[in-house]
Amino acid sequence: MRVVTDLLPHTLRSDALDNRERILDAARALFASEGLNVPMREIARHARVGPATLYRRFPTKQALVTEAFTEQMRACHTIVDEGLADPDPWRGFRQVIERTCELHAHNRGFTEAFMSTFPDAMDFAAEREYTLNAIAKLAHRAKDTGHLRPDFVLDDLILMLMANRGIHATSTTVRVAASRRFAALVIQAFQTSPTHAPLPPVARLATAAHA
Amino acid sequence: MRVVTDLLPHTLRSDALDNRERILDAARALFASEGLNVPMREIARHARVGPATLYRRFPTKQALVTEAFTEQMRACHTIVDEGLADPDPWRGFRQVIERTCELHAHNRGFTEAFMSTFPDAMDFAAEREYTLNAIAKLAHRAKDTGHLRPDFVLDDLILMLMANRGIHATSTTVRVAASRRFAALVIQAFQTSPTHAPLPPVARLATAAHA
DNA sequence: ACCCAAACGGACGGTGGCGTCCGTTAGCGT
DNA sequence: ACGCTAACGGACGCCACCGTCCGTTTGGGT
Repeated sequence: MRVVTDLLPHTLRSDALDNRERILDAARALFASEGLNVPMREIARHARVGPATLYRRFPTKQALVTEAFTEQMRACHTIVDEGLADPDPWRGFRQVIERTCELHAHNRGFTEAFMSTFPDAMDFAAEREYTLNAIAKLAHRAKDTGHLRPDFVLDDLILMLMANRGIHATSTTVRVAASRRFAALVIQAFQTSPTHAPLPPVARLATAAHA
Repeated sequence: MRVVTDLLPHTLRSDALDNRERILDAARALFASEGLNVPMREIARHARVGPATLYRRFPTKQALVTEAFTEQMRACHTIVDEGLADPDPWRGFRQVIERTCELHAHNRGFTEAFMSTFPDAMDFAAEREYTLNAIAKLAHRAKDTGHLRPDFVLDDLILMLMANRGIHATSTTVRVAASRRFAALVIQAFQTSPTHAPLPPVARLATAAHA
């Protein structure tokens, strides 16, 4: 029995390739502004493509989402890497928060994709893991400088990300502005303070981040 | 022409009244655990009632939601009143935040109903207004004590509420725990601090709180 | 220039939620 | 005990979205 991949050509015809790009563009635009719940057909329409073509290129919405957001995943990657590279860990930490919040505020759909394990078994799991590990390391260093409160845990960051996605607004600009202020407040909360009363116990969200 | 209300009997038959209660119970339970997006028929099924009966009592989902959440609205009311009554405004303010977060964490649907103007023209608008005004007054007093940061604005509280609703979790207990910790962090952020860097400009969310 | 497989998209059947109609049941006043 | 009518709920038609089939078009190799 021949395997399926044997039957599929490894190079797309020019028109097919063109359509693929248009589909991805449409998907990115719609995911960003409307979230992941846009109907597949809506994406197809925006891409000036029939439904069948869309399904031919991306058999499942998963596949489309994954492909559409690789760029943003890379951006996430870059953000934490740069934060990690900063000689001042506390400043790096703050910037990671600020830039991550902004990234998510710009992209409604990306947040959904990143936060939830999605339907299930999102392909971002590995990336997500890498990112969180990097942040954990950064947080450790930031604690050593005495700027990050000692009782901070990684789940607090997830908590913050979940909270950030709760910020809806009609226009992107408003949402981004709100997100920026939110990030500033969060940083304030994470900062070591002479008056920090003990925090309530952590809730283990790391794996329970369902949508 | 006789008005509709003339034709409707002002007293329900006993079985009708019974069904009405069962519908409300089912609605409250489902709204709390699943959010407002539960299908009407699902509510009907849980109430052991035909769809027609549900629609007869509550012609629109709006009506059902409004009726189902009057209790919680009263709770909200009580929370801010008690906060306002506290001789220590800052403690009152903190408790309003804590208790509000907890209330919302317990009730997925209530948050949606309260935050968004919903489809449009939710009947809670008036209550919402009252609540926000009360909190504004409380915040003013808390600032006077020097505990609440001077650059706090009411939109920050809305921001916090929106953020709180972003906290999803499979189980209620986890969500409540997370929400509690979140509230504590938020209070930390709102507290006057020797190190408070100026916050980014506010985003006017008050009216743009769409779902 | 020709051909054929890759690629296309309109059209189809299936599912699930919606709101309403109407024939049947049963509360309650006499 | 009876009858009238409020109240019931199964069943209907509607619409949106889903994923696939299949007859037609077209890129690109010979």
